[in-house]
Amino acid sequence: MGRSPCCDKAHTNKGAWTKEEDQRLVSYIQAHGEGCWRSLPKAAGLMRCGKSCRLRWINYLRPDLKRGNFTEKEDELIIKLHGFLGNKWSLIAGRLPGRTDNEIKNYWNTHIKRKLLSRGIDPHTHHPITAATAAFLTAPEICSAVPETADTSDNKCHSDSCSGGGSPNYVDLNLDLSISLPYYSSPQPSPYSDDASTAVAAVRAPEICFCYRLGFRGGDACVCESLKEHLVLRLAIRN
DNA sequence: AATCCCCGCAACCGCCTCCGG
DNA sequence: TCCGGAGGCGGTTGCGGGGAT
Repeated sequence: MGRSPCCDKAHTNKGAWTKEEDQRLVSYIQAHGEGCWRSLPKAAGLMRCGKSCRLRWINYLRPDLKRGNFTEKEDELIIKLHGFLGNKWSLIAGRLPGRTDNEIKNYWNTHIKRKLLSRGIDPHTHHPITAATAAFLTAPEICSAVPETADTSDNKCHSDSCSGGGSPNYVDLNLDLSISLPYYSSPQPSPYSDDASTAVAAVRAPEICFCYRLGFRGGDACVCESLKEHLVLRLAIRN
């Protein structure tokens, strides 16, 4: 037993959309608005999956889409927002009018990553690439195999599939997952100044105390008030 | 002129979250 | 409170166009 498919795959078109399909979708949405995507294809006379219709509309047919190259200003805003939000493309797209999450994701992967690397910045962490990081990133293979024996004392990989043949197992990498409040030893200039600050400010209200989300009650152990200036402590939810 | 290769983008897939019954 | 349906999201794939050889 499993999840029921979102559509009958045997009777749906796949691949590139034709002009006629686009026209059908546009005229249907203009007449009826965005509604139930699952029933839309049938109602619009399209042999498409509802998800496919939604994607086509959002990423390509929507009238408010901005077409054309990204501006330098948009580039910088994306970089700043990515540093703050990570791969939350839909949130980033929400701050760039006329741009879609898919478009930004593609643009990130094809242009901005390269741009940051050329600046010597790690596109994942947004920190300068150190020699060690560079060596790590450029390593031809990184062994991800789980050691077959419990003996990890020598910090070597014993997997046959590992071509490293006992190469160092990157023992310096701490892969423990933890959640903690960000901490600055001294006030720092916000990296989200200028455009990004206005963008972030725009998504600030209503604010949610992160301590509360972690289970504290009534402000117990909550330090948000005293650290109000630290933007990253307070997460905001878009409406 | 033909072929190959790389890059960019549109679209798909599968998982997650939300919401209503 | 649980469950299932629907929408949403991020990662990945594959095709087409354009440049290089």
